[in-house]
Amino acid sequence: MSKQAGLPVTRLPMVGQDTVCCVPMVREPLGEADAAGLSRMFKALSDPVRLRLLSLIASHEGGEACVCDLTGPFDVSQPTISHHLKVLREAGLVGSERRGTWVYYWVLPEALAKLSDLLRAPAAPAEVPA
Amino acid sequence: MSKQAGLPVTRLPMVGQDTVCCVPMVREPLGEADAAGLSRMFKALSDPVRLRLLSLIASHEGGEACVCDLTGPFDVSQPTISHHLKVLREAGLVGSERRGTWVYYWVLPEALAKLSDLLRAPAAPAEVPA
DNA sequence: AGCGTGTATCGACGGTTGTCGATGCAGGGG
DNA sequence: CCCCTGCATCGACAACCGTCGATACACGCT
Repeated sequence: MSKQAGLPVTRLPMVGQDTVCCVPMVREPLGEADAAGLSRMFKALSDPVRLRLLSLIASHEGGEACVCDLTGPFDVSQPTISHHLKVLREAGLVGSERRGTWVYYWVLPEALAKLSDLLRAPAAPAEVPA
Repeated sequence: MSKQAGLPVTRLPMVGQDTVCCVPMVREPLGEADAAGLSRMFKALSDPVRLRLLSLIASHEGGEACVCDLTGPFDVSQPTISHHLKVLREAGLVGSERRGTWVYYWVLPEALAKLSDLLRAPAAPAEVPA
């Protein structure tokens, strides 16, 4: 327990937000450092509750939602929701801010776009090796 | 165990390959079932070794690579590589086939495209709530 | 100041995951 | 036929993760 100053709020260290940008991973091999950073973001997406949380936040009116809007639709406890939100925040996928009594979360579109571009595939299997 | 018939080869059960297709998760909330299936795919991407494996396979000449090409670049043992390839295969991200002595792996572009589309964000933060 | 509500943190517990060495199986070559 | 190589599986172990109840903290209100 080292940090307890209310809330880290908004900008966090993020992971590898600037290590790799838009090069699809299907074109050239990922470096170890890039893979480490990216895997942390994908790990944040590897839980069904977090996936639904993210989608719920993003599709919420105004592009943001307070925690009170997010605890309802799930069967898990409020501390668990809070934990998942923290994971999403530390992965650089969402931002957060306290406004009065409530804490609001929103999606960071750059992060999603980065992952989306990375996974972008030639779609058409027009390779046909030999 | 239960299955040991050489190799499952090529088509596996996959996860939720057909549950959701192209709707970005930022537009409407994900259902529980969709989230469960998708989280399994993201979980397969949540390890740096698997991420590099996938990228190595995809960017390999001809779009495929044999395991012998994949064990070299990593510090982990061959059984571990084999384990990671199995995870990728069961997540529906890669296909595999035995050809003589060697086993080849290739990326399934539809799977990557599906995830890429899902993560596709409006990019422009033109929301500005209230 | 005191209280009530909203949210984060703590500590614990069980299940899952990544890793290894040892072993098993498949196929090609002497 | 036997061995050698390539790859998968097994069993074990430590580390990590999701979850909970209890508790602490931050604010607004009265």
